[in-house]
Amino acid sequence: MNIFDTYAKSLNMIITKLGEEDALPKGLDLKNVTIEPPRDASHGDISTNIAMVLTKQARMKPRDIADFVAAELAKIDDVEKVDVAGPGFINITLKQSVIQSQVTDILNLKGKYGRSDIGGSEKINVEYVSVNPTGPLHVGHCRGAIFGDALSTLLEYVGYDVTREYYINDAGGQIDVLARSAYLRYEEALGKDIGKIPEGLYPGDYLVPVGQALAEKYSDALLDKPESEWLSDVRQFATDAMMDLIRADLETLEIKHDVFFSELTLHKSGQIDKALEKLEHKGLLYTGVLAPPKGTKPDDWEERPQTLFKSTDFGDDVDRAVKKSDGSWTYFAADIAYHYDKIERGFTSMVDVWGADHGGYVKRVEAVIEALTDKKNVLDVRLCQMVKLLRDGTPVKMSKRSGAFVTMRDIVDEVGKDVVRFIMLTRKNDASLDFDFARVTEQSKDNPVFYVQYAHARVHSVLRKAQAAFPDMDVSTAALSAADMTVFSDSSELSLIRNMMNWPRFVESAALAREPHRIAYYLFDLASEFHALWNKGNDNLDLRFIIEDDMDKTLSRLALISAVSHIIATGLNILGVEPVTEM
RNA sequence: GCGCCCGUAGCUCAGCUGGAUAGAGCAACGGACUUCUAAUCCGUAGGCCACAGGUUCGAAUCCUGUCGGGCGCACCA
Repeated sequence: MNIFDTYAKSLNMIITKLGEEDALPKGLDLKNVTIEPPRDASHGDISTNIAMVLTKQARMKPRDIADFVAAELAKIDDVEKVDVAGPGFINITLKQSVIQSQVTDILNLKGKYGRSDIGGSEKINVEYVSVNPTGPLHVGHCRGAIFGDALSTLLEYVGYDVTREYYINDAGGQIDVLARSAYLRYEEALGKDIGKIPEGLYPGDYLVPVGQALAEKYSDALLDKPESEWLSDVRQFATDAMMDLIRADLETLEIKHDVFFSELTLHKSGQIDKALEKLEHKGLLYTGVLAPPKGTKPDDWEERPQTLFKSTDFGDDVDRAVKKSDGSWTYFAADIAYHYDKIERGFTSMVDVWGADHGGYVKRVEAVIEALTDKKNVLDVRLCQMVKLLRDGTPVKMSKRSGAFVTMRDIVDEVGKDVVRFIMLTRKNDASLDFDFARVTEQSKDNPVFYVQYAHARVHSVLRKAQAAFPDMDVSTAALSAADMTVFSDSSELSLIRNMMNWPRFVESAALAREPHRIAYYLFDLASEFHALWNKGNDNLDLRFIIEDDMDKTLSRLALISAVSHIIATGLNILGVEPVTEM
């Protein structure tokens, strides 16, 4: 429980009490009340808008409400003083000892400081990556992969029961193309001259070993046979090989999924029929003809009757086809079954992480979810914008056709897992992101990964130095948390502690908003305050962490900066970045 | 033509789901190194939050419209 929640409870009790005393009306709705740190620290430690929010309900002036509430707040032990300011803000200043004692709390909780149970163990499914198994992962996939992974960890941290899932698109036409491409490499492995890879097949070298493996497994048994005899086997073989490749790629970023869900199984098991029956039952399927899209009419447009899902009932622009003209299922039909399956598995909340180029697909899937859950909106689709790769400011040219694209592995090999992960999380997911090789490997403040890592390493450097200076000093967590915290009186120290008091709120809001980048920003800010305090020690020797002739004070300072390092480590762990202790 | 996302300092972006005087970094200028790693810090300067209305005690944030940019727009996946 963080301190702001504590005061939320206190406010609740105060309002009830004032209601009983007839100072305020009874049964006031506190829904829009906020309890947060004021933007300007000179206004105190905790600020609430309660008086302004209640003014209409209570039919009283904000100032009058504020005076009543402030008088009650002032009775709380931890409160130093209460002010009413501006249009009716109530500002609480806590006793300095309360601020100081936060350090003890943080040290006692260590990595658990900031953890919460707002998720209430709700079963949530986070689906991410879900790349077609036709080749290695490239840069574009990177961002969604890292976003989904960090978001999952973040949600776990605040008490959700998270399942990380990958949907394998192993049923479509692109898998036939993959199989044919692999078969060509198979022929090549058996000594046949295959010449140039024909247009429309995958040209990448990564299929060469697949061809060789096929040759090993089947010898020449598939050679010179009609496609119908080998296609199914080669499809399976190549898909498995590609998934191994993709899993290995993900491994380099330390991304692991709990479930790999095959689209093909949906077709085979009859799940699609089952899901669509459900929609049929609700009267949401019909046979109809779609109008051509306005503005950009395709040249080969032809009218044809199709089985359609009435997604317009749920806010979509047009109804969507679930069957192709040849009678087979569309990709969308399988996706309906897939999301139905998630619901059946008991997920009451789901997140799909997609590339922004799939934005046009969002409404129809949301429509499906609403149709299947009676309009409960339990699906949240998060779109990740493009990543622009740069080298010293100039864009890296990529061409899919020639196969000259930068893979995820290339990037990880060049700059390292931690850098890739952190940088990908330094932007909001729906804003595009520049990834400049030169900048992200720089060892300077320009590079946020380095800056945050350095703060963490610096703390550990001091701990090492301190132990050298005081060989008998006990720097265990127990000893640190028992240190005298009343020595913190400088504005920089107190401001640092106040900043740390905000950590639980940040974690919570980042999780609720599903925006892991907020963690990265918080860490940068905390690191910045820490570096500032460090430098204050250059001018004022008394503010140094290690005070040579004063072991007790040194211990207190070590306690303070250890608290900082715990939070940085916790935050980096959520982002999947290793907190280093030495650089 | 329609839908979604975006427009904040010269540049790259935050802004805690409606709060008080809008914040960082880079670039510019001026300062701090016999150091607990200056791999850092401090200060100065820089703004009609694209534009116009609306909602209310209060708007960068919510609603409508306009302008500008990105993505997408029948059976592909």
